[in-house]
Parts: sequence; C-alpha cells; structure tokens
Amino acid sequence: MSVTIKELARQLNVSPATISLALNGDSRVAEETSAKIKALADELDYVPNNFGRGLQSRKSRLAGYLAGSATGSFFDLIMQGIGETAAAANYGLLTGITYASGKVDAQLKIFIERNVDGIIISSNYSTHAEQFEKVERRKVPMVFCSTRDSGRHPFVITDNFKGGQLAAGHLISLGHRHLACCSGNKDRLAGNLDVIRRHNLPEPALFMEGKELAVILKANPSITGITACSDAQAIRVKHVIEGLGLRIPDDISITGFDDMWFSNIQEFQFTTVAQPKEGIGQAAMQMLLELIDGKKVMSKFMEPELVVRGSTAPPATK
Amino acid sequence: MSVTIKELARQLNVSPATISLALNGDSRVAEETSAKIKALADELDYVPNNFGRGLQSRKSRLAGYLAGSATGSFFDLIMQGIGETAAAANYGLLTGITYASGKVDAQLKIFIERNVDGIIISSNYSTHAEQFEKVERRKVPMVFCSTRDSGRHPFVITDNFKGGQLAAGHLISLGHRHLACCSGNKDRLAGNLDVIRRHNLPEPALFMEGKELAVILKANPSITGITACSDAQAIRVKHVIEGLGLRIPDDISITGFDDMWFSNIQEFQFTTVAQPKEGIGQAAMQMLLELIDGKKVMSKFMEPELVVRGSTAPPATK
DNA sequence: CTGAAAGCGCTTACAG
DNA sequence: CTGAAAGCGCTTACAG
Repeated sequence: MSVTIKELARQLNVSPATISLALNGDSRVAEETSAKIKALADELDYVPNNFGRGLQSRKSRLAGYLAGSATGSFFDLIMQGIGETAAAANYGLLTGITYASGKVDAQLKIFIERNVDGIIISSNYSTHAEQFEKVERRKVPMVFCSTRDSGRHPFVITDNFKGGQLAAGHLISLGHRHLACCSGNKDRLAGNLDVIRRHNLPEPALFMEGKELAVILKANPSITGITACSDAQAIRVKHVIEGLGLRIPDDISITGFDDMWFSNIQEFQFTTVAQPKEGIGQAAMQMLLELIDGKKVMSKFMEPELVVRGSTAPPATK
Repeated sequence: MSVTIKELARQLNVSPATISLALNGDSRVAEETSAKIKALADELDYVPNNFGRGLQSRKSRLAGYLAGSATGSFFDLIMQGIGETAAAANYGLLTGITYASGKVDAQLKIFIERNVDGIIISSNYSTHAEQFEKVERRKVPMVFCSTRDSGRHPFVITDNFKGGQLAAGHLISLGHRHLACCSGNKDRLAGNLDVIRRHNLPEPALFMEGKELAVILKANPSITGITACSDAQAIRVKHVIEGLGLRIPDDISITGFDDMWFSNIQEFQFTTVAQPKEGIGQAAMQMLLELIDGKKVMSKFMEPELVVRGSTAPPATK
C-alpha cells in the first residue's frame, strides 16, 4: 500500500495532524518541523489520498467535460485549452464524449458519482435540457463552452456576429457587391447582413446547402462572393462552384469559418474567420474554477480574427 | 448536502450497513427490506459518495487517458471508443492531453492523486519512459493504445505490417511494378517490401518527405505507384506529383493510410488503409478493465482494411 | 507550536 | 436476516 500521513507521522514522531498542516503550508507549523516533513514526504514519494481528502474537504478537484461529438476535430483544441488550464490548477478532467443522447444521462451520473466540482458542456443544451436538470438540482456549477443555454448558466463563445461582419466586410472591401450567405448560423448571418445593409448593398441570397446554392448561382450571375458558415461547408461550396464551371477566386470568392487546419492546405487556401479555440477552452475552465470558488462570473465573447488566403480576391472587372 | 446512507437508514429505521448491503445487491438482505431501501434511494435520488466508497474499496472507478496531441483528429475516434467502453463499465475517464513533455509528469501526478485504477497511454513511450516509471512503481496497470513500449505493458495497435501489405498489394494487383514507398513507419514499410519482394518486383525507392520524392520521381520515370504512410502525407505527395505536371491516378497512383475523413472528399478520393480507430479504443479500455480485475491480458493487433477510391488505377499502357 | 479527537460516507468482518 | 463497530486517509476545530 502507498505511504500515508500516518506512516510519515510515525517515522518523524509527530502527529498526523502536524503532517497534514505542514504539507498544506499552514504557517502554524514550525519551519524546522515543516522542512523535515516535506523532505521525508518527497523521499517516500508521498501522494495524498484524494479519497480521504475529498471526504473532508467536499472537493474532488475534478471537473467534468461533456462534449457532443469527437469527430470533426473542432473540439480538439478547445479540449486542449480546458485540459491545460485544469492541470495548471491541479484539476483532473473527466471527459465524456457522447453523441448519443441516451448516453448523456449515464455520463452525467458518472460525473456526479465522482463528485466533480463543476462541469463544462460543449454539447447542445436544448436537446438535453431535462438531463441537465439533475445536475442543476445538485447545484454543481456549469459552464457552457462554444455553445449556450437559455441564459441560466455562463458561457464562453466566439463572437459570431462580429465574425460574420468580418467575413462579409472583407468581401465588400474587395469590391464585391452581391453576396450569397449561408444561413446555417443565425449570429454569423446577422453579422453578414449588418455590414451588407450598412453599405446599402443588395440583400444577399441565403442558402443552407449545396443544391440550393447551385440554383441561386445560376439564377444570379451577379453574385461574386459567398460566405460559408464553416470551413467544412466551404469545401462543399467549392464543389458546387467548380461544378458550375466557375473558378475560385477568379469568378467567385468564398470565405469559410473556424480556420480548421485544412483551410490552409494548397488545395483550399480558404480565407476564413478564425476562432480562438484554445482560448475558448482556457476561458471556460477559468470561469468554472471561479464558479467553484464561489465567485460570480460573466459570460464571455471571444474575438474572432479574419485570416485572408487565396479563396478571395477582387471581383473580375467585366 | 446530498442524501447519505445514514439519512436513508434513519428514515427506514435500519442500520447503515443494511442500506449498503441492499444497494450493492447483497443477497443477505431480505427481499422486502431491500425493495423498500431501493425505492427510497430512488425517490431521494441517492448517489453513493465515491470518496467514502473509494476509501474502503481502494478503487476509484476512474481511468486515466494520456494522449500526446489533440490535433490531427486521429485520436478523436480512439478516445470515443475508450470513453464508451469506460462509461459502459461505469468508469470515469480522466483525460490528459499533453503534447509538451514537461507536462506529462504533472498529468500523471494528477492521475495518481485521483487514485486512477489504471492508465491508457497514447503518447510516445520512449520519450517519457522515466516519467512512467513512477506509475510503474505504484503498480498502476497500464495499456498502450495505438503505440507501444518496449514490451513491458500490453498494447493494442493496428497491424501495420499487414496494412503495408494491403497498400502495396493493391498497387501491384493493379499492374504497377515499380513503386516508391514512404519509410516513415517501419512496420508499414516492411509490409510494403514483403509483397514487393514476394512478387519479385524491383526494389522500391524509399522517401521520407516531399523534396526527396520529387528528386526520385524525376530520376525514375518508371515509378507509377506510391505508398504514403498516412493520409496527411498523401496530401503532400499529391502536391509533389502535381507540381511535376503529373496526374493522379492517370500517371501515378497513390495510397494513404488511416482513412481520415478528408480522404473521402472530392478533392482527394484517396485509396487508403483504414484503421479501426473506435475499435482500438474499445479494445484498449477493455484490456485495462481486465488488468484492473487482476486478469492477464494479451497485446492485440487490430485488422486494417483496404479502402479503394479514385487515387489508384492501373498504370497507363505506354 | 503541537497533539488528541472527532468525523467526513462508506464497506466489511463480526456478533447475534 | 440485521445491527454495532471498526476503519479506510485525511482535515479541522479544540486543547494545551
């Protein structure tokens, strides 16, 4: 069995209480005693048992992270940000990746049984609302990360409205006047519309998927710029455009969103709006730690950033 | 505070011990008593406190997962497989994503302090060998996942040799006789070489990166097939080939490895060797659970699978 | 400045 | 079939 506080106490002829105080840096213990204790703890590779500690302190120093889907790699960096910040605060990160709605309950139960001090949610709130209620009843702090609920819990999310402004604003500044915009993300679309209207330009055509877009482009040859609502969608948009015999960016410019790694490969070179993914994760964990500490926190919008690459250019002069 | 075993005992006028036994399905408790206890536990939404439980049982029902890097999305599905299997066994998954070598120690410390029952490692063993020693000294079971150590711990990994055979074998069956092979993964290369030699074909040219490959292709116009050692590398190989004015698959066929999602998009259509990522994760967690149970386990090679797409075709007949 | 004691919530022999 | 008791490893008032 591992070495315990009792064993240290026995070897040094002091009480277990003194060991505990010394190891927790309590100033009531004499320098000398404290030094001796720390030295022995180091030597014997003492690791405090979290069960005993947690039973007393009612803290597990464990956070739960519930993500909706593993694939697509969007959450990779977010999770890395969460994990880094958690580790720096000596928090363990319990992770549950549960695309399947039926498994959310089971995962939350595991979190609660392990006495997590708080939970970060990256999956869709609305579809699991009643499952989160159990967590809420237990007053476990929750933070939403790159998603948001109806307002009961703090969240951290990219300022998608501003991101939409950046994308459309970039196309407009290049000289594009008639755009097609993806309506897949309400806030990003609202940002698109805001700049377009502020410039008194024609209302953009709206689309959700490739087939629609093809119809729109054929009917409106004046459209020279497209804002896709993700880089993944930009790939599909690219196919549609090339399928119509048009070239990027010569005939049509397109912008993506997210700045996924593939946006930067030679085949794509998408101009896109980057989300500070690692920062989002760090901020979410930071907020959770403050919530655990009993502080009040404010929801946070993170700044998106325009990344200009080869998929956008001034429109051809006819 | 949450409801405890004591509270249940008080309300039902039985002893805490009886509650504990009943909830754990011990047959010594009378049916009737047991039913009453379970009903009340349900009603009050009783969740056993893992600290009290763990202190006694010396089990945390927590597993640690140490991954080398979050990006690249290769580990997404592996982690999903691990997580599913863990959850099904009522295990919580503590996750540490630590690209930075300096942080491995901190992460392992967090695992140990939380009393994980076992650890799955997906990062490179050799670079962290001395850091794992601390874990080994504490006799925490370890399983390597999609990587392996020098043989002290069980692992689960794709049969890369067979994968190499599949890739080269496919090219040969299409009629290619002179290949270039990536030497980045020893086992995959060995698989390539095995089929090539068995068919008495000329030794392939070996390359590690794009620049080398360009030189090789210019010097050896007889090369019509290339085995890249990952889909990510296949993207780079594609650039090199097209940079030389050659077309895929008309002039040169290429195979990737991994079957990443992007291999299937229209721009690439890579013929590739799929790894059963989710299955790898599931198997690793399963093995860890058995190790925790005190059973002996055998390392496991997972079957790769050839996925034929548009990047390969018979060589042009001159 | 240090020790003795109680207690966190659970499980597990041991009585009866 | 059920209860009383001890104890897992720690922390935290309380004495002295």
